[in-house]
Amino acid sequence: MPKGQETRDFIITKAAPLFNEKGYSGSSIADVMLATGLKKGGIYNHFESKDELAVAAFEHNWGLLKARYAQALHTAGESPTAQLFAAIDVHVGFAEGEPVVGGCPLLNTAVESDDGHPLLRERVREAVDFWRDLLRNIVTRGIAQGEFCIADADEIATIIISTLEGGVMLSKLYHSPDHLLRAAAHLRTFLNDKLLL
Amino acid sequence: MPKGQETRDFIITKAAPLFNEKGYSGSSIADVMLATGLKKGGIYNHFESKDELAVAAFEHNWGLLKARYAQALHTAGESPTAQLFAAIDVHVGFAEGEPVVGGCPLLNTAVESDDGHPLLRERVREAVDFWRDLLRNIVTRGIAQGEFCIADADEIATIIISTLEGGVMLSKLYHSPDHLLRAAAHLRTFLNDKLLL
Amino acid sequence: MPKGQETRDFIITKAAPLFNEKGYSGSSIADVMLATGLKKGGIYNHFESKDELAVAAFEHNWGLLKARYAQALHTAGESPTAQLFAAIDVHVGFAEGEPVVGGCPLLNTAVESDDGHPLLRERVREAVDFWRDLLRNIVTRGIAQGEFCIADADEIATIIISTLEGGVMLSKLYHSPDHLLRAAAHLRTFLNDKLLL
Amino acid sequence: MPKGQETRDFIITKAAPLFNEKGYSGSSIADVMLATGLKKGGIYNHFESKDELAVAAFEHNWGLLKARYAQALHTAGESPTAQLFAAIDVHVGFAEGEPVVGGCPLLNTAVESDDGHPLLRERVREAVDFWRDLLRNIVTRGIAQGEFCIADADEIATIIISTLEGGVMLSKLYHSPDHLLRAAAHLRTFLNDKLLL
DNA sequence: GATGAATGAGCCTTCATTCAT
DNA sequence: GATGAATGAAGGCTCATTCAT
Repeated sequence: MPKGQETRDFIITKAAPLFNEKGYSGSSIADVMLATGLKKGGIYNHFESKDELAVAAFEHNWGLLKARYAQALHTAGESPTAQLFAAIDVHVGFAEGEPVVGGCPLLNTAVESDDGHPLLRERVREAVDFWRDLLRNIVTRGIAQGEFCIADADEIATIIISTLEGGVMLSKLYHSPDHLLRAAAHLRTFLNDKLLL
Repeated sequence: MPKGQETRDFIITKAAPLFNEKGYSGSSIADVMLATGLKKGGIYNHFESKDELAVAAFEHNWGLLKARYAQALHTAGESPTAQLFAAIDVHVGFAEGEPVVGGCPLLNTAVESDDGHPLLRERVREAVDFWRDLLRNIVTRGIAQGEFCIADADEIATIIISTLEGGVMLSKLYHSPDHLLRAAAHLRTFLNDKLLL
Repeated sequence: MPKGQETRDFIITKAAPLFNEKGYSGSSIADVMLATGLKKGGIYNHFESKDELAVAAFEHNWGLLKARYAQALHTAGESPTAQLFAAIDVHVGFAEGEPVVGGCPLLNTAVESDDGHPLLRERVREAVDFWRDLLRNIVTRGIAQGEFCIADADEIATIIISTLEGGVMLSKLYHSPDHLLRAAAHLRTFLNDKLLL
Repeated sequence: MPKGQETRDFIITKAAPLFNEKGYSGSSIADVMLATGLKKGGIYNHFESKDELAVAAFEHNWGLLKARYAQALHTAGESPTAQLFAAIDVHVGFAEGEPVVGGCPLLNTAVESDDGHPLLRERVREAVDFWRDLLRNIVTRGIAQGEFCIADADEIATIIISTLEGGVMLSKLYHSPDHLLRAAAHLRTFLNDKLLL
């Protein structure tokens, strides 16, 4: 791997949690300089603009989350039930700063970008689309395999995502994992009652 | 008669949706100047700092939401069941920019402030505390009056708030009320199944 | 005395030490508001501009100093020797914040105004002219009355003023009366040796 | 080669007389922009704050003065008497804008900073300490070498500094070197009479 | 005579960005 | 590929001043 790519990745690695914690408007290139030890020119060598860096940082954070999902699904094995529960557990990590400090990048970036940053908003949308697809597919497969009863997979995805993200918001606000844990527990009960056969 | 108070209120009225849409860091005093037609000094005559204005704007938005809750509860009458459903319906309005454009100020402000703006965060916390109290009280009263079965009122509040706020996030992200409507529908079913006798 | 004049005097009384301590550029109308409890309009009712107020404040401080001189000379009686020594003693008071906090207004205002505030500079010059006159007159009278030997009265005045003002500067800088006391002692010895018969 | 250092020095060179003439409060970054031809950012690339620039400017002015002292002492040779008289002569230059326009930076900065700018005040104090040391050392050496009679060296330093600085104030106020020249002449006579054997 | 409200210019400082080296 | 130096615009805030009430 060429040196340039390495530096670029290094910058992203440092900028990603920063943007996740302080937001796009709240983070400055000076913050990134501090976090990386690089000078302005060094950063602009790898990114054309703060926007490009912000997008890359978001993609990095989202990549970390996606990796957790992949790993969770893999560990869960073939069972849609196990997979669905594993997927929920991944999100609970945000209460402990995992896999990235500052809470869920989807929530953070969605809330900041939905009224004025189309570029970032588009990326968040793609990420949430991916997440919804992932959940929908598990549900659809669960139904097909006779593990789940008939249900609207998209609706289930909405419910899971809504409940988890709202739970993240509360847990971050109160600096306590309790709310997120309750939200996850609620989801498990809900799925047990309404989806599992 | 107090012209000063009128101007102060006028500024707040204009700044409140602005801050709700663009966030604290994303909004500048220049934006407020544009929105109000006042000059910098005219604004600083009424607010000591951007912080003070931001807090006032948040309180204004939260006041609008609180008023909706009061009205909804009043319209719902005495029944805890009716009140709980009415409370949920209030939040659905955010999908249509009601009672303030830019989505739920609690969600927006919580997400922006939880990693670095203690002043605002404190205010959001107080507001969410109020909301949780309101929901808890309805649940507690429902149990006492024999309308609800035994349940952890605080847990119910967490579930309702999480689901709604996550739904607002999704609906804002997709510019569509669907997700929020689904989240609300889910809550109604959940409450019917698990809380109502 | 009309109410207006009273208020004007009150403002001056409060502004005078403020300007003496913080200087013309370093003091703001807001400072004067704070010191007086009046609002902007209340101050501008009595002074057309900050300049006018600054001049009035300087004149007030200078008036306090002049009064000390008058009193000292009066107490000293007719003897030019006693008068000269009394005049020196007056200035020593500045080490203790007397008759105005912030040091000698002549020194302060001269140093700030000599490179850019002609209005104030003119006033300081008049004040120092007065002081020089006072000293010269004592010397001249002392010579005429045979108490002093022949000397250049203007030169004597320059030496006294220079030494005292430099002493004030040092004592203010070191927050200690020592330097000013030494300067005054030096002047007394000098006069005893060189002027007194 | 270090362009940055050059620019920094250039800024200081231009800002130093400006601050000496108009004072810290009386000088603005805009003034420095005008004096240097640089833009705001260009200045802030080299100084973290106006304070830092002000301190640098003071140190520059003080450096010029110190250099004059060094040169004067060197030219004067070994004799304490010659050195003492040379040191006095250095200060007389301020009447002609030498080595820096705007008068003595020690006097100017002391008078402005003693009631509210601790950072600058500290620097002035160090500078005056240096000057006092220099004078004290000459006196002490003069006594040791039998050129001077027994005397309190610190007292002599106070008298010399007070008289010169007061003289500078008067000469600046009257835009005439006369007062400072008289003050210096007085010092020479005083030293001849009281110190020299 | 005093206030409160408004202004326009200015304050110090930071912003994202560019580019010669 | 990284730096250091520069910029123009914008940041939040304070200034002295005016004037209707």
